Amino acid sequence: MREFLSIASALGDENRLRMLLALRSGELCVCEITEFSGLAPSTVSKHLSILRDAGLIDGRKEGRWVYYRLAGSDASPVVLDAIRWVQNAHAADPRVAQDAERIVEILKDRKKQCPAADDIEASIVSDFETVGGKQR
Amino acid sequence: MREFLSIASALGDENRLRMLLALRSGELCVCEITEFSGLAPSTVSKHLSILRDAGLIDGRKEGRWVYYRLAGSDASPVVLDAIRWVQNAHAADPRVAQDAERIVEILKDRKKQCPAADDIEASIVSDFETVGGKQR
DNA sequence: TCCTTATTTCGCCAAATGACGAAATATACG
DNA sequence: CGTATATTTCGTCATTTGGCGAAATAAGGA
Repeated sequence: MREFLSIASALGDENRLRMLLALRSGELCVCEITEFSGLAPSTVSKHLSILRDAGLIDGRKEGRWVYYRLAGSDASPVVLDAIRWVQNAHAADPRVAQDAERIVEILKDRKKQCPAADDIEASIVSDFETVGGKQR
Repeated sequence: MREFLSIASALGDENRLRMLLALRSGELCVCEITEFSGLAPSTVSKHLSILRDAGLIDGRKEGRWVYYRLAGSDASPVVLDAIRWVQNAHAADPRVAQDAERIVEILKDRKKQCPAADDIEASIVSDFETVGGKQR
């Protein structure tokens, strides 16, 4: 029940939910999530911490940069079911579609701030437009 | 997104979650939920209101008594998915199993307080032990 | 009609939460 | 080593939330 409650609580905040959905496009750097959300860096850090503690996202550090991604298939069933629920619930949400477009723009400016690799960018944009296609 | 957030928020409180799970045994009267939860009647009422506004439960009034039950199959897909998630996540939770036993005790005292019908009682206990059986 | 009972609404309070800026920590570079 | 940068942690503040008791509302019975 503890796990469930922390997940549900984590999902109950709009900014956190939008960050989580933004990660569908693939791994994002904190600086990108910060730009996307428009919140203060400290606030973003705290939100990401909540998502991470709930098991919904994983982080990895590369130098000064921290990248976060959605929990993988090794996550608990409760987490995987939650992510599935989030995605299904927002399959046709115009706000989320709008957010998705904004992520594309932010990713175009990659390498201006964090050292994301070229192949990661190509992979992310490619995967993302596939998902986007399904939405439209 | 509004709908999703209200559901997730509703599910993020332990007392509300336990009330929701208690309704798996079938329709319950507010007086029974109040007894089960151990909270003040006004608090119970507020929690139930949140669950109802999120679409997770439906209520019906019969004289002085109000009965609540889990949302039915006419509920939105987001709600149905959420209820499925709740149930799957707690399939093997000892605390929830304990709660389930307590509900049985409370239902045995039915008719001491609210005018639930005999056939409803038989149906509820019967359904509930079936569910309980799957848990054990 | 008055009294009782069940539930909801309201008002208050303490705790929790989301937002921000400042400070701390970690990493990279000249 | 000093400076710059990215992120996290801490402290503060305003708002929200969960809990309670009192008041209000609705229904039933004598």
